[in-house]
Amino acid sequence: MSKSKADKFKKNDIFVADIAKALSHPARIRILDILNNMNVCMTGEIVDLLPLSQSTVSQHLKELRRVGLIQGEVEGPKTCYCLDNKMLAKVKNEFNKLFKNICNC
Amino acid sequence: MSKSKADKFKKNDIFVADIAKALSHPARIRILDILNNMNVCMTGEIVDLLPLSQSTVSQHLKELRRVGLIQGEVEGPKTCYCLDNKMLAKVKNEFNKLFKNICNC
DNA sequence: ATTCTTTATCGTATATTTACGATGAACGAT
DNA sequence: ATCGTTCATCGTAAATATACGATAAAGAAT
Repeated sequence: MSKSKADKFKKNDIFVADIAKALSHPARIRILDILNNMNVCMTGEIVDLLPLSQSTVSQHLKELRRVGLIQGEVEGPKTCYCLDNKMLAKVKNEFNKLFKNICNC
Repeated sequence: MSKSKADKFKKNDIFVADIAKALSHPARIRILDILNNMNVCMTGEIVDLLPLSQSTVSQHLKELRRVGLIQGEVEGPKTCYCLDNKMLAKVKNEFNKLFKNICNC
């Protein structure tokens, strides 16, 4: 037998899976797209563009923040969100590697 | 107001999110990597390489099959799995587009 | 024919995700 | 100081995901 069952998963696999989890809801894909188009956005603007309640959208924003794909900055009573390009570059690179490895085409 | 809350999400966003969901567990990332390295694989071989029970691995394989990333072919009492390169090409392309759009780097 | 091997599925328990309304904290405006 | 706005968080319900052992089906081997 090649490996013990007790082995944990590889750190990089866990990272990729975690990012994928953050991308695993259409609302969050949409939010990334919105932030890309608008450059920066208040929470309320994003809420207006999504078919979800304010609290639900806030949760989705939290998930994207958790993995570092977006940043939120408090501006008075509002919060201003934007993409984190450094993290996006890293993620882009990881997914490129994944598909480059896996897909021979 | 720009859009009705009743709007559904875009078909493409749903597709990308669904693929991301399939990629959102390290075991499934690992399985894709294993299939890439071994070219084809019986279920049992994959089970031996993962720190999970046979039934759990079978579930993960089912999820990857659900979205079409892998194919399973019954060979007698065994099942032979391999990557679906056509689907991988499509997915690779979609994720490339996503990050190309989003990430200006 | 019976037994062994392989693997999907069932049953089930637990954890996580998703959704919403209500609340509270922070700030601006009056 | 009070009121309105904005948004994160809390509480909670329902759905989905994850994990395992047990079982069943399908074939191979004896």
